[in-house]
Amino acid sequence: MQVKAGIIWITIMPKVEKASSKIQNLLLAALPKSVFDTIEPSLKLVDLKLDEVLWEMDEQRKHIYFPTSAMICLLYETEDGESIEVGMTGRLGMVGIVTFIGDARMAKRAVVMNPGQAYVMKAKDVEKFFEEIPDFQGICMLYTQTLLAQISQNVICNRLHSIEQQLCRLLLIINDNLQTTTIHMTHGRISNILGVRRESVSAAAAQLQDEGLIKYTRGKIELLDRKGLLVAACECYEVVKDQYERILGKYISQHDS
Amino acid sequence: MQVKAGIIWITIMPKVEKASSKIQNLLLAALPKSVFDTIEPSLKLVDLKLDEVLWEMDEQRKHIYFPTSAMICLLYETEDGESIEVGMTGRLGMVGIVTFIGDARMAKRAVVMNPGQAYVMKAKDVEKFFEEIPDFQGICMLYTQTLLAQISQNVICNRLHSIEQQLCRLLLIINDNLQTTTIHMTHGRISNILGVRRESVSAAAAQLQDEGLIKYTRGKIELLDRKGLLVAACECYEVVKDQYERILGKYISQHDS
DNA sequence: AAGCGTCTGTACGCTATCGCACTTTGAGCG
DNA sequence: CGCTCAAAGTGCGATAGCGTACAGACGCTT
Repeated sequence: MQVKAGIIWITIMPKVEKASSKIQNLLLAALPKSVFDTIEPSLKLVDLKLDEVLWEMDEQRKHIYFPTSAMICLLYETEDGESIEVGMTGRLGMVGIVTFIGDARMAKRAVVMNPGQAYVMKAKDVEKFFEEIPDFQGICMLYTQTLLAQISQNVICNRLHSIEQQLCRLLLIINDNLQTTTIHMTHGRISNILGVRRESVSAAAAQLQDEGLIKYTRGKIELLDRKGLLVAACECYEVVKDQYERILGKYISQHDS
Repeated sequence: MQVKAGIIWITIMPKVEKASSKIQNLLLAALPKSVFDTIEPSLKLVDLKLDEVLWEMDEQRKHIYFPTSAMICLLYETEDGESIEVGMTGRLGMVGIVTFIGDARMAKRAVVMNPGQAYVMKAKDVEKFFEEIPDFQGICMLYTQTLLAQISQNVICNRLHSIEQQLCRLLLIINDNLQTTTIHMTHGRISNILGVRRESVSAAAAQLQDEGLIKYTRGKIELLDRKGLLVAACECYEVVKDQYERILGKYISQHDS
């Protein structure tokens, strides 16, 4: 059975045999096994270090990344050096969509916010598979839509929600991508992501700790009460998650997500 | 000569004969005349009224729009009814990219913020041309990249810049799309777009009027000093504009832009 | 065990923006 | 010509977040 995704007919369905669930990146795992086997030789698992820059602003993209255990942050910068996260992704997504949707350059940087591993694919291979394998193209395009939804929601979130709400949301997103309740990240680092002062993050974190939702020491945050965090977070978390699941959920087996 | 745009080879170049410059939508005008002639029968010029909703949230898209004199605002809404613009477009762009990049649904509304005309194309035709005409696909994808840049910049802008700066930016964008220095819009309407109080917009507008940059009466804003507005606006305006011109500029004749 | 650098806590004044309430103004219409 | 209602002006207290400065605490290194 074929499913319509935009103009792209893709044949991936929940019942179809999937790429091994050992493939920790959900987009890759969502590909039918035969497709994954085809692209597999072009994938290389690499280690990404904290603060490693996958690309600088306006640089021509040479690779796309499918994180497995790493998390990557898309940062926009202002003229006076402030930078803010506009989107982030880990095992639920991919990095480098402008490689196939546009001219492969964009005014932002992709920075590793949590060290780990990712599958890398060369831009040349991306182009080839994109043309030849509709399933691959389909998953990439659907992910693009979820990214668009994520960034759009960030516009609202930055305008309307408190730092505490945004912090909760951030922790939940990281939790989803890393699948661990221990997050190694300092308040200062978080403040760079949210685009606020370090002290504001400390204050919000202290509040959450008082409420028993998290516990933290120097650069290490322990999530104690996920449900409580969901309540304390703004709706943005759920909105983006729901969109993701509506768009990509049917291609991703339940036990993986 | 062919130009590489992402993975898509498109043959549109500045010297190639363009669709008539009477086509007031720049994306359509950027298409080679032969391509425009092909899709022209599928385009219908319609009037769009103020506050007309092109689609509601999560509704399946039936059409895409290429505005000529209308301006359309992409609105995200919160649970408690607040709505904020995440992107906007007029003769420089198109509305409805999710029709071809995803499953044609998205959690936002497209609302006419300035009455006028637009070319409409049925989703079915969009799909057909998207598959059959690489030039059409290319322009659509490149515009998608500029939209992504615009929305991303809005994330920063909402976090870092003052209401006055954002107001200037908004006026400049509208000016670009409408090609008139008279903007029919009340403070209240602007406040809904920026996601702030009406009083805050009034205060910022009064400030700009004192500085001699604009002049306004009930629901009518006159731009007096475009250069002054550029200085008073945040960098976001120029950043997005530069991206647009870098990505799409070479397909659009100078005298049109 | 001491030292040092990084991370976190605290404090204080400042500003932008909010929320609300109320007034004034002006354009269009009968 | 005056009425009416929406648009814009004004005022004021509340508050979230900023900028800055400094102090304390933890953990790694030597």
